[in-house]
Amino acid sequence: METINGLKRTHSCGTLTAADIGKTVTLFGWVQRQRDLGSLIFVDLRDRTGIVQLAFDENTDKAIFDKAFAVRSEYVLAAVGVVRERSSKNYEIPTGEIEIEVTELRVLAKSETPPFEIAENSNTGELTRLKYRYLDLRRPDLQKNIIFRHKVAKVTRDYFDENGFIEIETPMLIRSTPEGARDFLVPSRIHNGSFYALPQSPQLYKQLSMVAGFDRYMQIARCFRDEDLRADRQPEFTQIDLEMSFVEMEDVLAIGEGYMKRVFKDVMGIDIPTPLPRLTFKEAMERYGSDKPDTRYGMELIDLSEIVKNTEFVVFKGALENGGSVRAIKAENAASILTRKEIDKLTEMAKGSGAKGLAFIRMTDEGMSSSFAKFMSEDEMNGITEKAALKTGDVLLVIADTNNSKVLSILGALRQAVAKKLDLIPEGQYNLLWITEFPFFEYDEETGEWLAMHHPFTAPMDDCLDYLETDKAKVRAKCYDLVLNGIELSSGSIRITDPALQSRIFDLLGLSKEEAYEKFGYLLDAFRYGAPPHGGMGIGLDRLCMQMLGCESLRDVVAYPKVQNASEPMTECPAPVDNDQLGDLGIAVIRTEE
RNA sequence: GGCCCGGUAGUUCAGUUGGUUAGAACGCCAGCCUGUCACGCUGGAGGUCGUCGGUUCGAGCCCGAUCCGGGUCGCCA
Repeated sequence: METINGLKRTHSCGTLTAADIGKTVTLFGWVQRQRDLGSLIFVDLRDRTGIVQLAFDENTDKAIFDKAFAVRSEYVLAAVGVVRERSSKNYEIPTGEIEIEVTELRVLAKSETPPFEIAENSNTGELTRLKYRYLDLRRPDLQKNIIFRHKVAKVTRDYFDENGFIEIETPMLIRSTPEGARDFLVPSRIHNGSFYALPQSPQLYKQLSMVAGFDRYMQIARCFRDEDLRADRQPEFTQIDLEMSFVEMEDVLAIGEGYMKRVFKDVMGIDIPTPLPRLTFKEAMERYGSDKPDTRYGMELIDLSEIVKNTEFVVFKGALENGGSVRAIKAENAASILTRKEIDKLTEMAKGSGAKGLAFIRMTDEGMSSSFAKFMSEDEMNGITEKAALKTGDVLLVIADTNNSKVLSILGALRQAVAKKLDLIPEGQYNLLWITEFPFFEYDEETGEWLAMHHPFTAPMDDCLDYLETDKAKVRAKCYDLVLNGIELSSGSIRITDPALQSRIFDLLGLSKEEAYEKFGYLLDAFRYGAPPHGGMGIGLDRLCMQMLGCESLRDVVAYPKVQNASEPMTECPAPVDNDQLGDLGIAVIRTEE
């Protein structure tokens, strides 16, 4: 191996063009491939800007030629040489018109044969790639994603800076608030038996920063939640966190929209029309069966309750008599794809989401076939056909349940599954929308209690204040989500700053004064000293990048992600620690027997 | 924790009804080759068929358990 001593890079591999012909250049990079033609050797040298060809001729310089002969994939090279025109050009690649006639070659590092080829569009299994993530990250597609993410972060800081926001770092070691998601705990050495928690979000600190008078705060903040993973959920993730004083909901939405417009324009050159569309939570649920609807395709929910209200069909009848509903989605021209077998699969899926069953109508060339027509009157079937405007080739999927919100959410899930199956989702389209007027409370069927749907500092809407105590189901919150292509990108709210209202809310949530003080005393104290009206939001940076790039998984935009069991294959964490370390912390681990 | 899918060479995969020595491509190693760029040609090495157990004369294939990965439901105020 040789040293870099005395060499300075003059150019990057991928940026050289015919305009550089005749220049002497010094390049560093990795060997993509070596092609040995006998007395002629070509080496493709790669850095993060691209690839350039190095040329070696046995008859020009035997010593350098021999060195190039021994070069293997992923060796790290320094090459000094002259840019020259190729005698046979390759117009497939940006640097294909030129090559480097190498006059000095140094092997800065050798490489073992990598476990997979460093190439774009690798189809190597993800686990292998994650185990060697440093090699995976060498691949151009991942490099592109990580650099893209850097650009998003850069634009983010620029935008909020230009709009008067101050970036403040809030602590990573904070007090645990055992509500909502599970906290990651960090044991204290100095206070044995006591624990810090890693923040699920900087929520309380950013509100305190408003009390402190910073007026507009933002932070690209790492957040932690000890819950099970999904393709769009990692235990640690990055949030573009912001909070604004002296504002109402409209002001926060305006800043959020402005940000979206800016980031899409600056990073991708895409114009997002503003103002963004808005749906209330209720509308979103009734039309799409989801509070994060993908509006890139239609297939909106159809309410059949009115049409079948007098039916004798026990399933529909039972649902309607007990306060539920009968609703459907229509898959147009899908009869050939949604066969009985496919519908069986969808039925299983629906059952997985809590459905009791799935009724259907298929309009085939041979006429109508339906799982429930025999229980219905002709009028009722005609009514359904008319209401849903069923044509030949259409398939209607019907869900009935005594629980109306269950009907909606099951159909929402079906709508997505069917759209995917029928390939209805357009690529390269970015549908952003706000969901507003979320319910303030959520009814827990198991305990029969009303719980806060959001954190307890979320303000109720002004027109709901009169029936906070009397009609909880009707209370809506000053709460807003930003949805992009069916993914919840962002969530925010206007906060409660009136101490009287705050204690009223704690009462309603069954939090005694003592409990509330025990948990959030510092915030309540702070609010006694002049809290400006404020509100904010947190935008998922990982999810934003994932959507913008059209990736299937967060793992494609996170440099060092965790896998489904929340471990990291490369470093094999989490891992046990030795007893000395535990002793310092005053911790004993209980090992459960098999 | 539930459900679905997957695990065979370094990588991606094939492997018939359970039947001889488990194959291919790429990669790797060696040789030849002066314009390649997925170079070409010739030859070679490389396998605990995830693991354990069972059925069988015989298991990559069948059965059970288990581990690992992916997706999803629960969960994610």
